Amino acid sequence: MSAAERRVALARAALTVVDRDGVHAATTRAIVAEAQMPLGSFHYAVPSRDELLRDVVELVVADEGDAALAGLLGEAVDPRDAIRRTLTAYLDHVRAQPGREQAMFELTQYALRSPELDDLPAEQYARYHALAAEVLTAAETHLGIRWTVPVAELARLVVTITDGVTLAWLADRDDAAAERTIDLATAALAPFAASA
Amino acid sequence: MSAAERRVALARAALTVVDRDGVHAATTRAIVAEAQMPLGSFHYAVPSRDELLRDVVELVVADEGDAALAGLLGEAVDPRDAIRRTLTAYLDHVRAQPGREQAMFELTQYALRSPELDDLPAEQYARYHALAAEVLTAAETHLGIRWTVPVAELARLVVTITDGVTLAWLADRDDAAAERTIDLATAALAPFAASA
DNA sequence: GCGCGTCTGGGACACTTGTCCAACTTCGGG
DNA sequence: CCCGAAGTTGGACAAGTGTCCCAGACGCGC
Repeated sequence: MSAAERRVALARAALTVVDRDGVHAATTRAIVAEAQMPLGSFHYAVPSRDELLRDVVELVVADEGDAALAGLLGEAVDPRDAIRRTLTAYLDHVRAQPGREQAMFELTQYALRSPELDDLPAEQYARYHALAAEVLTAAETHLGIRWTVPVAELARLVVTITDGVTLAWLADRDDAAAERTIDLATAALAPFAASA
Repeated sequence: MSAAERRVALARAALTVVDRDGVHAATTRAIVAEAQMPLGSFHYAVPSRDELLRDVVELVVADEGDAALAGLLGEAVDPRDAIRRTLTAYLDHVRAQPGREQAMFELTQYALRSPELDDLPAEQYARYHALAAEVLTAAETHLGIRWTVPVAELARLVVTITDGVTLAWLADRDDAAAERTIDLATAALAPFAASA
């Protein structure tokens, strides 16, 4: 097994640990235990723990992107329906993997505090915003509408809402309240769609 | 100095440390150093570190409440203006004390991972939602309007938006983008206000 | 003055952490 | 066959952690 293979295996194991027990529990020993490797392998495959966490963040962002794009089901023709379905699909994703979603936030904030990783969050959110913009643009052609405000700005608002909904749900696990918030957000966003 | 006084002093010192260096840096030694106490005083004043963090969370929530209510300036008569002013006031608060705001998120997520504190976040967010509802209701009488959707639901959406805006700004520190998001959110929320 | 409960604080304990190292195995090309 | 590079691994280290303890100081009612 090459050093490069070990590195990606360790990153995956680290994500599993962070998902299950949080960032503060992702010690080198916990990670190698999850990957079923001896401790010595760690610093042979990766220079430092922070370096590995950088890989983990990129792993999370990639996964998040897949989930977001997968939620785009073209069943709805009504823009209102499309918005609600997409937001609900995201909420379902959060409820299915709460640890993963929390890990995302923990990693972002850990990175912000670490001098060697504090450039990551900006990149991470740029990726999210670009992703949301992509989905919104796809929705334009797909639904035969156009957004009456710049897609980039709307994308940021959408990410704002998904982040906020996720945070509140993680805190109180109130499914019904989260769904009502999504309904309300849908009603608030729908007016930005005009028929092309 | 009584044990109770020591405890609140330690909570304040802990918040200072979390604000400056993050939750993971808030060790017992760092906290007593900030409070200028000997290490032995710590476990005389408070049973455990987690117990103190519980105090810190309540401290943060209280501070947050003061900030939210302080932002409610009755200059605007237009509901649209009132919404934008309030959201902008919150953003200003975040920009003035970014560490404090990040500490809030870090504490919430730390609490979620800790078996002895995992009841805190629900309470914390219930307080936020109640606070937002309070502000919204005050706005009704103050502006002579009424909200066309239940205040409790609108309150949750408002907290969702402030949380989301804060997270994104902490990540990329893009002032202009955050303000555009607030403008857009204002446009999205304004239609929920009807003249009473 | 005295005794006792409250407070003080320095030191220690057991444990975990990230990182490193030196010895060991494996294996492909000359 | 052999040798050197790549891979492997158990153990060690220094630093840092939460928590505890005990000898002492203080202050106040009797």
